[in-house]
Amino acid sequence: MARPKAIENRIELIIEAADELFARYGYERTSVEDIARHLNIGKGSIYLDFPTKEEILITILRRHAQRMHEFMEKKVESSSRSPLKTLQEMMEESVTMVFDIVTRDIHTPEALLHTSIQMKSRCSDFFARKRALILKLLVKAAAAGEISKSKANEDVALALMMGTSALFPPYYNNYFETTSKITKADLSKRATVLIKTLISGLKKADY
Amino acid sequence: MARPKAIENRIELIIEAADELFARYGYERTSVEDIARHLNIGKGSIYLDFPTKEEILITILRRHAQRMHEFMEKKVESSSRSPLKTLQEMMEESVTMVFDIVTRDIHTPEALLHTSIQMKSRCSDFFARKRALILKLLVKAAAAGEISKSKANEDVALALMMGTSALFPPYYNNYFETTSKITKADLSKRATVLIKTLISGLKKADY
DNA sequence: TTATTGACCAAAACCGACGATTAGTCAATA
DNA sequence: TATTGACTAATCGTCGGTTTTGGTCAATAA
Repeated sequence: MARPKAIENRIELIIEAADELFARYGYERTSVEDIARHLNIGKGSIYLDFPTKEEILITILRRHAQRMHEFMEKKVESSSRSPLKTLQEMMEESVTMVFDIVTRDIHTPEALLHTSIQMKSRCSDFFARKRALILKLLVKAAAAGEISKSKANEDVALALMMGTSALFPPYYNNYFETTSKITKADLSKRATVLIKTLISGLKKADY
Repeated sequence: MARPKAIENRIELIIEAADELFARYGYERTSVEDIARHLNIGKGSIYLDFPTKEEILITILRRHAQRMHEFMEKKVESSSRSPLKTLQEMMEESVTMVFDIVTRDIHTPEALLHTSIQMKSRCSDFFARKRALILKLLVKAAAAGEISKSKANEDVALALMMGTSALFPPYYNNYFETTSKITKADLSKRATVLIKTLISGLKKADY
């Protein structure tokens, strides 16, 4: 007689517990045993579902990225405004959204997705999908006659992401003389001016 | 009878020697005594001219920044093209210029100005002056009727610097899925698309 | 028979003391 | 009075010993 599973949705429980503990104590400072203890299961059980500790984190991050992307996608789908206006809104919104996530609690796994270079590269399709979303809006805008067709391509989408990358963590300072942390109001204002200029630049006739 | 100075232009000599040694061995790995030995003077003499070792480095960096700025300024002054076109050229050129400096030899003090966050903030007026130069061209462009007057201001100048900051070291990747180092050709291409979009965005009517 | 466990292992992290290096000082010297 | 180099205090890197912890697997429980 086969032994029945004691815990049904163990994977989910592990992710949930890890998410909470990582957020509270940080990834490095919570051990796999901590997670197991928190769930009253053996440490070995965790390794039945995840090959490594890091994989737990990656899974959490991917889910967060997925949620964030779905949110943006839904927003884009449901928008009745002009494609270009929607693009502008989407870009501005993602700036403040990420800022909020990062400033709320830097230790949270969600914040890690935006602050850790390594995690970024492990979840790199997050950027690829964002770029795809931008491209989609560019194509729409071209179809609507808002921009020239020649601008609805990968290169322009990438340029938009590069151009706005200074608006995301780690908020690298290649342009400003202060070292102090940027405030939300300030970031928001800068984002508006920059994104407007970029969007406006798309509208022009072909170069 | 006062003792006559043994070395006339000691400050210059120290800067010269430090520049060479820093470039060869790196700032950390060359001691003040190395510099003194290289010039056959006592270590104490160096502290007659410079309060700290770091101040020697800062002096070198400031000079480099000064040279670089003068080069840009001259270029801008002598350009007979339209102010906006000149701005575009200047921005594109500074991208490749910095790339060359950084890739030639990462240990060189000149490279440090562009790669070390700390050094950047110590030479922060480098960025302020670049921004001033951009603003100057914006004002010119407005006077020439190329852009609206309302866009010839500090905020727009800052937006341009933020928008292009991804084109400078440390080449932070908030937009791309590869982790590999960027090539000059690729950087150059990305710079062109991005800067053209930004410049084009300025031309548009008021937002 | 199979899901689960926790003792076990090796490797990495941590610690703290010791020794070496070096930025910066200052009384002695030219 | 310009210059020096021995001196000091603090930092840095090293190294052994100790602890922690990610990951394994034979034993156990159902």
